[in-house]
Amino acid sequence: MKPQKIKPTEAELEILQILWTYGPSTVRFVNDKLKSERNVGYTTTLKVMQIMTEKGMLDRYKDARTHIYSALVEEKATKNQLLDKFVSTLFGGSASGMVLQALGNHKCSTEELEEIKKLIECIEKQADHESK
Amino acid sequence: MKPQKIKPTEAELEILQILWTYGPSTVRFVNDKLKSERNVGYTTTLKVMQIMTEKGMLDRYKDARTHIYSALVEEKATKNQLLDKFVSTLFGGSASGMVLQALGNHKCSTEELEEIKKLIECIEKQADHESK
DNA sequence: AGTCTATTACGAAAAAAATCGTAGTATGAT
DNA sequence: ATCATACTACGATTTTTTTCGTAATAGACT
Repeated sequence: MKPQKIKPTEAELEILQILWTYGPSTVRFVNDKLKSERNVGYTTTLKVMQIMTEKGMLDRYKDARTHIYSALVEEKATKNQLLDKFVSTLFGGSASGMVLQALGNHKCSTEELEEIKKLIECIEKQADHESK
Repeated sequence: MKPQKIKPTEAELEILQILWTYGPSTVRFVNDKLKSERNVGYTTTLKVMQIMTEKGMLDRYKDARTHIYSALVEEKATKNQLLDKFVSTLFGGSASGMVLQALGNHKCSTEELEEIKKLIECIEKQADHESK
C-alpha cells in the first residue's frame, strides 16, 4: 500500500503540532493553544478539526459532552514527508545544503551540536561497516 | 527598516527557485522548466509572475518583444525565513531537532557529512572564543 | 500591406483555505 | 421545569491562490 499523500494546510499543521505535543485534546484546548500565537475564533478551529476528521487526519470520540480529538497521521512520517518536500523545493534535494544553512543561522546549544556530531559519526560508522 | 515579510505561495516559490538557479529569465523559459515537473499553462505562469512583480518580488525589463524577469527577493534571506518558520511550526523552534531528523532520513554523502561536521566544529570554536 | 507567430494584458472563474455567525443540543445547577 | 453554559453542527462568506480563455500588440516574413 502506497503511503498516502499527507498534505496538511498551514492551519491543519498547527493543529497537528498541538495534538502531537499534548496528545488527544478537546477543541477548546487546541483553540486556547492557538490563541496564544494568533487570534482565531473557536468555531474556526472547530471547523478545521471537523474537516480534518472527514479527511481522515484526525479521529475523535465523544467524552461526556465534548469530543476528544487525536491525530491519526503519524508525527514522524508526516514531518519527514514535509521535510522532503521542503528540501526538494528549496534546496534542490540536498539535505546537507539545508542543514548547513540551518546550522549557520540558528543558535544551537553546544549540547545540541554535540548530539548532531554524534549522529553523524554514527551514520559514518554504519556506512563504513556496510561497505566491508 | 524592518525586513519585509516574504511569504511566497507554493507556485511563487517554484518560480523563485528557477530564477535563483538560472538567473533572469523569460516567462517562456520559466514555464518550460515548470512543465518538466508538472502541467501548467503558459498564461498561468505569466499571470503569477505578473502578480509577483506587483508584489515587488520580481523585477522586469523589456527586451525586444519579451520581458526578462528577475528575482528581487534575496535567495538566502528568503530561504532563511522559510526555514525559520518551518522549524518553528514543525519542530517547536528547535533547529537541532530538525537537523537530526533530516540527517536520519536523507542520504548524505560522506563528503557532505564531513562538511557539516566541519561547520559544527567551526561554530563551537567561535563560541569558545567568545566566552573567553 | 497582409499574414503568421510569440508575447502580453486583462478579466474572470474555479479551487482551496480560513473564518465565523447562528441555531440546535445536552448537561448540570437552581 | 427552567435557565445558564459549553459544545457541536451547519451553512455561508471571505480571502487567497491557481488557473486559463480571449483579445490586443508587435515584430518577422512574404
